[in-house]
Amino acid sequence: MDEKLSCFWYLTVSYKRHPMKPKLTLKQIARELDVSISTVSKALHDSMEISEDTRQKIKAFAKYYNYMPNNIALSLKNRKTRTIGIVIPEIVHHFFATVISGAEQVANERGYNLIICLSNNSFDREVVNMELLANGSIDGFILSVAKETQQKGDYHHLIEIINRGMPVVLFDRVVDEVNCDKVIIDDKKGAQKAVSYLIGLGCKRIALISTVDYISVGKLRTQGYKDALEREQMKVEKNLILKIEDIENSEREIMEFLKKNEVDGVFAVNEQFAASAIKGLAQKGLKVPEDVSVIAFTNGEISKRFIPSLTTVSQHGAEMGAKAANLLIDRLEKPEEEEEQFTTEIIKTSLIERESTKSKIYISL
Amino acid sequence: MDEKLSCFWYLTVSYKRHPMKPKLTLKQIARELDVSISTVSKALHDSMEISEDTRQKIKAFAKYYNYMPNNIALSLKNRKTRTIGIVIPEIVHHFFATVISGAEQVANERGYNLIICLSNNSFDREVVNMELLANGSIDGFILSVAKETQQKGDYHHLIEIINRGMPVVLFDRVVDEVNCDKVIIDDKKGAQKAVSYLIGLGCKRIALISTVDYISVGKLRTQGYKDALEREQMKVEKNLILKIEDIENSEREIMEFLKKNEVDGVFAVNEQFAASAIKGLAQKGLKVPEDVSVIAFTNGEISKRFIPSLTTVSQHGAEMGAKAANLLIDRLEKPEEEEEQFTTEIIKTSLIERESTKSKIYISL
DNA sequence: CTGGACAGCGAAAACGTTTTCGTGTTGAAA
DNA sequence: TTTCAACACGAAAACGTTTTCGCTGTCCAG
Repeated sequence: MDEKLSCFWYLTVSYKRHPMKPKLTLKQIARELDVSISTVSKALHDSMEISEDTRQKIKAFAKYYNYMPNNIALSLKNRKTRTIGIVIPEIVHHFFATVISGAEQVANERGYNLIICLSNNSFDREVVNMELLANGSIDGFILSVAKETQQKGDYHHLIEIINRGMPVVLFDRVVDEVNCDKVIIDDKKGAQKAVSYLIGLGCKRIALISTVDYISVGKLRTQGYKDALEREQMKVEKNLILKIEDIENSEREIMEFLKKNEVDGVFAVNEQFAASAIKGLAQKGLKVPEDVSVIAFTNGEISKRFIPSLTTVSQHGAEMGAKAANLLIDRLEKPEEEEEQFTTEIIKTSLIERESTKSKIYISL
Repeated sequence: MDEKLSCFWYLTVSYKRHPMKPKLTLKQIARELDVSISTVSKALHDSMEISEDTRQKIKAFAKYYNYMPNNIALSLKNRKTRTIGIVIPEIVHHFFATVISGAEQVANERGYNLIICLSNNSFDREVVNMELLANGSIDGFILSVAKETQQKGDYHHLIEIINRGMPVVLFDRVVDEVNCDKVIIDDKKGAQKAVSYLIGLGCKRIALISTVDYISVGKLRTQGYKDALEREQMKVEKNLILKIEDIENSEREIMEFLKKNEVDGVFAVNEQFAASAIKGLAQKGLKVPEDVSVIAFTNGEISKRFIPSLTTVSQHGAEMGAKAANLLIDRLEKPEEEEEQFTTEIIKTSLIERESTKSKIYISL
């Protein structure tokens, strides 16, 4: 491919057959058309410097051979990659998948690519992966911190990267210690709404099935649960609150929990817990929603298809992803100016009423 | 940042405060230490050309300021990005999420990154996104073709890209017209196993709830269903087969279908359909598994949590993703030699027995 | 002394772009 | 005829690496 290509067909052939990829480059076009590289570049950018003739010739050639500029070279030159890194704890997870989906759509529309990294909830992998990406591969991060990271409370890697000048947008599992743009849902208020709704239905003994407290969202939802109860002058009973560490064994824990406690309402921080709760209740001979009303966070696949379908607090993950992407790209494209002012966007939750909740208050006719 | 940095602390400060990212580069180290760029590069690579003294000095400096080479520059030089592009129809989808998860793990272990693109089942987006990535951003593709693409039967973009020398691995929704490595599950055999299992339980009238035929996997699973019946000399009844186009309205379709037909077994090509089927059966007063046994493809979140939990054909998505990534990376790192021999790996399905199936054959004591 | 071996380092090309700053050739105005 | 702008184009630097090659000096064997 280094000899001068004597005519069109030669290029076509070698272009198609060669096992290696002799991607068409400016240099090759230049050599072929007996002009300089600069001329080719300018012509393809419709520069007025180049005569109409030459421009047409070059553009025709480029089009014919489907020339496309090399992204890596562009990235090096512009010192931007038009790629954003998204780091999440797991991907086999309805909520995170929707977030990615939303972020990808926005990124795509605005001409960016998404490179994903899974931290698998491990601190080390989060650190290593970010360090790797931060070295030129991407222009900015969208991130939800790993469980282990929240547990450790060590956010040096984030702060480091931000200090180096790389924009970061945190979402969902955010941390106060880090100063950057954030997108969250109002977990507290969402939980509050849900529990208030249960109270409104006439529930007197509402169980909370949550995760351990070092997960920020678990903590916040727990707070919302308590707030709702207190607002109605209802007591928060410790034994009506179950905190689950290991999601794998959650079913058994939930079953035992329900065996020991009488409840007429359940608020679960995710679909899985809600499903297990309903199963547990069924074993006790309790029906949902007739005997017990159940609400779950996360409006996922289970909620829609379960029997009964689940009333849920929808987190609008796609919206979060979209918002996060927009925030990041806005900052990337902002012309490097005034004091950075960080914003925290709150995505509203909405209560989606389905079959798992039913009023206990019978209005006499 | 362009003046010579007079001492260490100066660099630290400007390094931390500057809004732009003055990433430490070989050139800066060279200037600072009064050596040439080549010397720095060699020293950091522990080249024997450089004296022990200079090497130590340079390495100390680099370590102190946390020098890391710029990935983009490396990519340009090596003409490899160590990044692989994965294109899937959707991500809010349990199976695809597991595939990504498996691929990411392997990629990570072998030092590669994953850049994701969603085709949203659209032909155009598939083409455009691939075209974009193919221009230097990635070293190879992992892809499951969009629904619309399969419907159209137009695979020029794939063939083009492969001809240009970029390795592609297709998974799940593969196409015969394209010559490359592939990873599939044996949809036909998986379906066959499931239906045979139903037959073994004593089911006489087994319904199939599938997707339209242009989706390769739908077609194959339908084939497996028929094969299983024929093998047992059972008739394939057209009206026991439901093909669903629009997954959004699937529930209604399934309900009506079940109203019209008497069945004692259901084989659904995904969890959602199975769940809807059970709902429909319940409305007819039929219980699962007592009256009807149900098996679904896709061993997802719904199957595990549903009541009754679903007997499923597990597709081992993570394994597929891992295999695909390994195939791709193997090819990328193979030293450019002999005739390319493409392989098609088959990931075995396994039948996971849960509560939605039960034998109808009562063994007399 | 001379010659070569060798150690230690730097210059420069290359990867594929974009962009600035020439430079040579016109045609027309002075 | 000179001068000057406009026009059309090319050379070269830059982005940050790696790597080949060449250069200098030192030391030792002949």
